[in-house]
Amino acid sequence: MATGRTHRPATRSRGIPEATVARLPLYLRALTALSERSVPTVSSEELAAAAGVNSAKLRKDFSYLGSYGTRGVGYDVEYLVYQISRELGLTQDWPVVIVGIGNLGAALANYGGFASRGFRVAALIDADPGLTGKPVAGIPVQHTDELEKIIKDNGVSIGVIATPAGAAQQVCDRLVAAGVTSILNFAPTVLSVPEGVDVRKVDLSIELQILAFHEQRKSGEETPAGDGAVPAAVTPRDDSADQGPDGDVPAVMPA
Amino acid sequence: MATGRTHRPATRSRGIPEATVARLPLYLRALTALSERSVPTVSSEELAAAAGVNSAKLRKDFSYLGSYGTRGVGYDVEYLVYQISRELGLTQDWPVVIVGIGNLGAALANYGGFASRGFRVAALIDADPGLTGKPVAGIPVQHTDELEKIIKDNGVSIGVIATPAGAAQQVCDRLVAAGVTSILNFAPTVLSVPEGVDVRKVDLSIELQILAFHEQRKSGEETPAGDGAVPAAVTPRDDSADQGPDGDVPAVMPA
DNA sequence: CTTTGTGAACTTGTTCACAGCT
DNA sequence: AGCTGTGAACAAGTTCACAAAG
Repeated sequence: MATGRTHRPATRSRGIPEATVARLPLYLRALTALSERSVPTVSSEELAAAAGVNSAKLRKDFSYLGSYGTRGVGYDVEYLVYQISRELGLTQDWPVVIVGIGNLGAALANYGGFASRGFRVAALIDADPGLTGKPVAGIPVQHTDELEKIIKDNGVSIGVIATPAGAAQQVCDRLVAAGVTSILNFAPTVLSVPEGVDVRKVDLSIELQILAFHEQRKSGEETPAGDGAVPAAVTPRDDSADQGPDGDVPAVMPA
Repeated sequence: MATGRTHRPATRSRGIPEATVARLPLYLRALTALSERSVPTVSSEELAAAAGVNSAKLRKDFSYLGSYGTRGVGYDVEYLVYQISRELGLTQDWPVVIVGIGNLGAALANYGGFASRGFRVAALIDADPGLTGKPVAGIPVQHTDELEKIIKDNGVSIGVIATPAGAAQQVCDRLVAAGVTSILNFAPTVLSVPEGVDVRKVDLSIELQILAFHEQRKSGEETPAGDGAVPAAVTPRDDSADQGPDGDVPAVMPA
């Protein structure tokens, strides 16, 4: 169904690369820390170290924003904080709703980094009537029935989904229908959304699996089944006394 | 201390591309769902749709694992589940410790995706003596003093940090000193680790800021108002694409 | 026929290294 | 002198398009 080509809504305007956009918040955090210590200027080398990237990359990233540094000196901290904030759209207020107030939803509601960066928790929503009215992080939980009204009344355009996987798509559909155009999804599901709606996902189990992959590799170099010959030696190791989730072993491979 | 820089794990053993590794868990999830429905085979087109990627990319990804498909037919679901699991190292048991049992830590402890994929929560650790002994997700919280002993007794190599930002580096140092070599960091801090230790971070506020950036841009570009009919084109799209070598992904933080 | 597997073209991202400003 | 800003070289990732296999 990939009828449409890479119809990236993208950025043809000033075209800041996606990889750069993803690092701006990192720089912003480092700069904010410097700002709080009243450091007036910082060099690309110092700031890069604080943000955990290399200085050439940082300078290249900043070059997409404009020439905000001073040669021989460095960058003005306050000025750069402002420029990056503006670029990220953090100088305006973003009302956000969190749907699904379990442990994770509660953790998100309590997250301090929210308010401090232009994001405001406009409402907490959960399908459990038992939760309705109970305050979490000082905000009373509202019932899912109110979802559409809440979105519209507050002009919410960003929604956070922290529901179980089974409810995620349905919640997503309702959020989108009500006007939400950016979604942060914590449920382990691939969401389908209409064109124009942005979805980012945060998936704990995927992160762990990636770590496991690298961890496995640390314990010994292995030649991954070469090509050509059929790796009859699939050698299923049964060290795992643990029974897998779906626990099943391999079906034999085809021809 | 004197920890070296945090440069790339650099274990680029000329193997599977990092971008591919990051997608394997996604394929695995889709395949598991098919497996539960007893679907015997699947084409790259179908599986790609379920995983939210395009089929050429999926085939290329699988080609790094070997030739596990059958032309004209597709892939054997069970066989592929096994191969990917093995590649990711999920056929073995990974004991994990979670440090910092606030709302987020509790959410992680309760998260089903952990246990269901070869990951076993070996211990919950928190610095608050008031929490010690209290069960969370059926597991009694242990005090930070026991950290080193817990790591060693359980042979833990993966640690999850869900503490406040201020405590993260210290906890990280202790985990590493005790033998942990992979860390999933939820605290909004850049961690310094010695060479050979892998860190992935999940940062909620960074994800929100990236969404805000794109959201801000949407006001400018106007979608050519549909003609009459509602755009039924519910195209699944994927965008989150930021897999840095050091793992720069998203982000979340506790209270 | 159908669908995989893959070289080759293309796009995006990173690093180098140095010209040019202060 | 010191440090930014950036073209050019390099590397990684994605998509195309088609030959080969069943």
